[in-house]
Amino acid sequence: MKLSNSSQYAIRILTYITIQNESLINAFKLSQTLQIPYKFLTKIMTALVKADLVESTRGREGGFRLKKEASKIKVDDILNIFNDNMKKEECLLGIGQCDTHCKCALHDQWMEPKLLLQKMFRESNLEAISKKATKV
Amino acid sequence: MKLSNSSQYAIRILTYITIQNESLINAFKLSQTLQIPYKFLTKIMTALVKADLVESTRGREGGFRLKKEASKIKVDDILNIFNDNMKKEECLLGIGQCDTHCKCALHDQWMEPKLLLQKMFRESNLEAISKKATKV
DNA sequence: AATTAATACCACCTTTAAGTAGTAATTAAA
DNA sequence: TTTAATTACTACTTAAAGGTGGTATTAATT
Repeated sequence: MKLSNSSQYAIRILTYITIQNESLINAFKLSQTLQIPYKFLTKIMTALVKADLVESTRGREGGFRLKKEASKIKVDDILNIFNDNMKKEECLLGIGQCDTHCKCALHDQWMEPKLLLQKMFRESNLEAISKKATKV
Repeated sequence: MKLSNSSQYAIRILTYITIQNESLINAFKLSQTLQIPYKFLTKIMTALVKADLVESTRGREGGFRLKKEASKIKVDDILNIFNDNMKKEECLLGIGQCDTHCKCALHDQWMEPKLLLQKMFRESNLEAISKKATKV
């Protein structure tokens, strides 16, 4: 029951970029301050650029910035990139579809926390969460 | 955000054993009815036996049965075996300890679903959940 | 006593996530 | 125009999860 390293890193990266609010931040700086292996970080940045959450400037003095307003980027958008989000009807025990008519042993108990998690991921945006963080 | 295959399988296996309530069920039967690869299932059974949730009888006519009352086996006990449970202060974003004084960007939003999940895992027992299941 | 049907054990193979290495392409500054 | 600093791309390596194979051990049945 946890997020993948890629998702964790990506959320931290985007939070930090939001907080800094500089015109451009480069990969070396991000890697240093967030303590994420440089080469792995650049791989994640490429994914964020491809997903249109971030835009990059190449060459000397280049770097990264958000491509949309921070308030428009949801945590769910980030998780989607790494296939780490909560799928609608997916069964917690991995037995195909799970609904009121065909319930796995944990279906009932799972409903409430699952809905809260979905809500959390879909409604939390970068602007809001970056204000709350006291560490990145 | 999901359980490991081992945890999923283990919960299903134990639920099925609880529902059947036979004196002994063997690995072949479990593998067939639950559609779990035989060799992988036997590996999981060994873990369940070592964790004292299940006891085995070897030799011809042998098999498995619960070692305690179903009401005494919590979902959390099962997840613990496969290191798949929710650790107390573990940060959702993987930045060490997370508490009210040192908060990651998702700390506040994570508290409520996290508590519900912990409650669900700690309070759900095999007897209760096996009654609710309409599939295994 | 031999056979058969079961679990236990150990080592291996496969797939996916995580992380690393090197080089090409780009652009600002010297 | 050269150099330095940056992202982009491709391929590889490592670690962990998921899964398989073969044999030893056990115990009831024949």
